[in-house]
Amino acid sequence: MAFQQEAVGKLREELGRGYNLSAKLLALLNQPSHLLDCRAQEMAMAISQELSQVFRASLSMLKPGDSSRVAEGRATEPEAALTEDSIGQPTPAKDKRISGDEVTPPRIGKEEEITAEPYKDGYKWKKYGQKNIKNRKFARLYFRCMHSHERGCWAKKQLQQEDSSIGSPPLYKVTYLNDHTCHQVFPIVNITSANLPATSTTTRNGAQFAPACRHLHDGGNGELEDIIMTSTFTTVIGGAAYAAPSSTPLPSLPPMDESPSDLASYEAGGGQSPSLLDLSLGLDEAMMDEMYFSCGSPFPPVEAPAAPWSLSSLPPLPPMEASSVGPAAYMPSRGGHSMSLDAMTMTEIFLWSSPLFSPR
DNA sequence: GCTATTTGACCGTC
DNA sequence: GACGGTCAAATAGC
Repeated sequence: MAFQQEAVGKLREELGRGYNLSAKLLALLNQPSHLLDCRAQEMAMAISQELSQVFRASLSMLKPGDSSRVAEGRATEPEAALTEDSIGQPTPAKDKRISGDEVTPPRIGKEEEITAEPYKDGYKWKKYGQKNIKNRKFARLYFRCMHSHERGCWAKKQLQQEDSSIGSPPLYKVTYLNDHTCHQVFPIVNITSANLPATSTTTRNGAQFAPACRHLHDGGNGELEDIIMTSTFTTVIGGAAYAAPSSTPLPSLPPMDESPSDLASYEAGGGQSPSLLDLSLGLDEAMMDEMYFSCGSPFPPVEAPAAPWSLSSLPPLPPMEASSVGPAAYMPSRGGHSMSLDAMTMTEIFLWSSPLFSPR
């Protein structure tokens, strides 16, 4: 029990970091468009990238069976290692054959699946080896991410055709090692209700997605899981349960400049619970209670300063204590230069600015 | 000529 | 020493 509390504490810490970053990003994006020069855009991208790392690290902490990583503190994903409080810390180098500045990250995030289409996972892979395995009819193929060198992405994949799959269709056991760290900046795309499709699909993670997202994924970018990740954590941070049942079409998102009342009506229309956290993370009841207590509304709304401004001039953020203010207090209020950070705002921000949705 | 793939050799682990 | 994973030179394809 104390272990779980510690785990939740670590998760809160990570989410709090994301909260602070979101405030900076929000302030940046709140500038008049003519003030958004290249430097500001680069800054926004940098913040956005770090936010994506926060979310990934947080998600990895929430993966069932990975509680040990939670207890150890920040997830040990390579991309999570490049955070401000980890700079300067030694990076484990296990592979002695790699010399110079290159190091090998710890083996993490091993994931297996059986599929008939092992090459359609949304990423570009480069084959670097093939090996005949004892007692196997088919050779095992070894792939690494196409961007392993230029972007230092350590994602790998092993492909093993099942012995029992002789004939049609052949089945392959795909083993993924390490997470992709090769996300890059994506051209700004405003995803609105107009291009959200009416039906959903299921990923290998079991989460529900819409085809409009899937086409991005199948296009070789792997954004699909990023989108659901973003949705999940905007839900957590915003304190609103923004998730539709698997059989329910995705509702329309209100436009950026529309009244926030649309969100309330949307939620009243059945889009509330169970949240994605409930559906996909498999946390036990006590953990979920703790999560909702901690994350349901732990963060007061973020107020962006009026432009012009600089990151260093941002006002200090309020303390991250559990607030008695309910989710209703996080409804959007977008008048003038001040607006609240709510789930919808976060979703909109990340849908068009996050490097999570970038081609590789 | 450039890039991607193949494949034998090498290395670490058990 | 067997085995699995990786490297890197050779080869193929464009």
